Amino acid sequence: MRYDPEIDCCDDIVLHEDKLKLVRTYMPAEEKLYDLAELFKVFGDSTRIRILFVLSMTEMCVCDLAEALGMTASAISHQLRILKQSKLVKNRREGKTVFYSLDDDHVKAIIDQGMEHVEE
Amino acid sequence: MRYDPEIDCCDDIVLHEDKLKLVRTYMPAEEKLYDLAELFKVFGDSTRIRILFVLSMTEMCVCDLAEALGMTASAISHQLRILKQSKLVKNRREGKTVFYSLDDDHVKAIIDQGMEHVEE
DNA sequence: TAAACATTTGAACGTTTGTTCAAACGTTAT
DNA sequence: ATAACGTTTGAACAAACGTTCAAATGTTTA
Repeated sequence: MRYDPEIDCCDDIVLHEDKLKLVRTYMPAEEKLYDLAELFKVFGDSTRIRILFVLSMTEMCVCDLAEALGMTASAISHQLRILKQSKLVKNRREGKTVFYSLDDDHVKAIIDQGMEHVEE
Repeated sequence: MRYDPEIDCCDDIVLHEDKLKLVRTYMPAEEKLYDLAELFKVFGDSTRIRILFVLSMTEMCVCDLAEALGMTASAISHQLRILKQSKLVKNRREGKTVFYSLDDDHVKAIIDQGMEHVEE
């Protein structure tokens, strides 16, 4: 009988088959897990995390964010665009100045959850 | 008087100074925010998220994980190493086989928190 | 001891990512 | 209209990343 990795993976067919069936049954849609990874990817950069943390305290304009984080306004603006596309921040214009703030409370909740794990 | 971006950022000195002071006072240590970003970075890849999701249902060996996710055992093993370094998974050996599982309940809590945001 | 299997490892490769720089845009004041 | 300021944008570049492939390691069975 020919070796077929689709069926005979890990030698012992019977033992592991139930686990694979469990996973195939309850695994969320591929696309949903992709979106989830994309969300975490946005949090996975220290510039963006710092921006989000600042905005969890107060709304702030690009220039002050740059000042607070010791970076150029351009670099901050690029990251704010990513955060906005991901619906993590929103903005409002007041004259020349654009103020950014967190889009909703969920954002801080995600940060706090991660912080709990880091602070152990 | 010379222009000094350290002081005169955003023109209106008085208006924004209080916000910068607030941030400087309550901002967590640089290193802590870096660690937080590193944590989220690990969740920010769809292969790793899928591995974590599988392991949230049942412990599983490398070969079955590869089968379940349609990837090579090598690719899975590389990602498991990253997950282990980040203390998100642990493993135990049983003969030739190595079984991986989530390191603690915190991991699933972080995933669930993110999932809530995605499922809106 | 040799063969078979599960897993790990390291180098290589193409891809993605974050910052920089220069230029453009939008708004306000002169 | 022009100048000044805050912000945005696009191209370019180096650094970081994920998968592949081949080879090595560890374990069990013949």
